[in-house]
Amino acid sequence: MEKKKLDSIADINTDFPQWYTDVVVKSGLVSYSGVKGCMYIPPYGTALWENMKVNLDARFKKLGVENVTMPLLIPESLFQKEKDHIKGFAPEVAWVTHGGEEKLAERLLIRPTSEVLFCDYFASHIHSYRDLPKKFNQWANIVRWEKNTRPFLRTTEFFWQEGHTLHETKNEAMKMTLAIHKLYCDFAREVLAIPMLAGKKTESEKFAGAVDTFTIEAMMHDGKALQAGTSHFLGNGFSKAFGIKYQSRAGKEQYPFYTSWGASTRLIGGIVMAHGDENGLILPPHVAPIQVIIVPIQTQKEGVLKAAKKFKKSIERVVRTHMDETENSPGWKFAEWEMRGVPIRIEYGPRDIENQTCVVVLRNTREKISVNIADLKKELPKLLQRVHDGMYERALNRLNEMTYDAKNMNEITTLANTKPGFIRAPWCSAEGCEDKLKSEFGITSRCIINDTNETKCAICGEQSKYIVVWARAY
RNA sequence: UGGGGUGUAGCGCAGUUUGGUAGCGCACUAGAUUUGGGAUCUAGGGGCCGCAGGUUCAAGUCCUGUCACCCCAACCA
Repeated sequence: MEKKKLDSIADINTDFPQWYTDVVVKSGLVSYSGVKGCMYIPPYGTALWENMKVNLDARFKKLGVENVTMPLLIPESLFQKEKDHIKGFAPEVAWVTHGGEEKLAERLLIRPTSEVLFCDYFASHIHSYRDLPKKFNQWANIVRWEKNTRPFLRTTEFFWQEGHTLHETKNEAMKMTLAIHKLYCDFAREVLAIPMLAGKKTESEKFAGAVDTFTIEAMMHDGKALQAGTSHFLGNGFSKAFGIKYQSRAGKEQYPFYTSWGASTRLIGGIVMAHGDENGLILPPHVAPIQVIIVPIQTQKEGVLKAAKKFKKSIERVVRTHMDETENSPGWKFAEWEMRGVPIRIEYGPRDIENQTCVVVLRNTREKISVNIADLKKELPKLLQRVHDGMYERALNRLNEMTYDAKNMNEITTLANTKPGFIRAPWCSAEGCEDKLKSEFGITSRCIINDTNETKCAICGEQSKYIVVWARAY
């Protein structure tokens, strides 16, 4: 029986990339479309994203953010205005050159991100300090022409939210940038059960056009890093480039300070790779489309379905639940819903009718618990939280156990060659040192977590400036 | 952009070496027996063999071209 399970999805420990592809497709999170890097996202995947959206959106709104909708197409001339920005994105934009049969006078690009659109809008709508701060966000799809794609992790078209805010002072803008950075961290921990490594990007890794980029990085099952959300402090460069000016309290003409920040459907890939096991997905209870799957047993027996429907109705108010009434065997259903990552399963059959109980099985530990039907409504939310906590703990233990310290090149070499995971090491801030690790081991700086000048750069031996976490990344 | 691989039923594949009626498993449909860890039997339905040329009496199979997708590197959320 164990063998059969392994037939349907690749072994997580010997072929992780294949396991990932198997699981995201077979669980119904995604389906390949005819265009490379573009995904069909079926109901299960869409429901998961919707649950994530609702939660994130509420958190943004608490910070005073308003949702807006911006166009899909950007005129080339508008895109050209900010030099660093265009340089960063030019290689991966998709161009619209024709309208019907007619060639356009000016090419249009499909947004790879919307800074320039927000700037263009702000330029004609911001006049006074009274118009600030402006805190906008949009839920949108964008296109980046990637060479190599994988569902959710790197796709040509992807879905995300992008926040764009304007502030009077540098200080206030930086506060916003950091508030969002913390928000992403909290969301990952409280909702996705993923512990994050949080910090600042180095010069070479930051967003095109940004002064500072703050990131959250998650450790995947294989020890590789996944950048899961970024918050950028953009200074007032964009304001100047796009002519966003306002009259200050003192009556002077000023350029506001800008932040932008985004988190995407890549988070779904992160959930899959942070929590999954040999049986498939394990979805975080707070966002799982189905939190409790009910598997009735011996459905032909008098009363089983009827009684199951009755208690289903009573728990529907507290959990997202579904009963699998298909004609598949119970064993098939157990395996199927486990593969799809449902956090809790309820088994219910003739045996349970007599005792007024049911068997509750936790997805992450496979622990089986007998629960009185009358207590279900009270117990399920607690058990869901227990699953969440267990998932977080497992991920945190991995993050801690697979993060290593290195003081010099010898130690880095040994770790990079033998230990998957993160390497924490002092760095002098020279780009050459980053390049060296990248070309020799394929590892990049994920983020700066601390300042330090009391030690030596682990790569070149010069005076160190920062403690940096290094890793292979998705 | 380099390196490797694959296109045959909804999915996974065999068949291609040596040209000769289009196959298997899963899924699907109908019926029966089943049901606490991926049930069994019987009977069915489903194909422009990625696409375009060519060779041949005859092409899934040989030749030429082309397109697409997957994996691994380099770029990115």
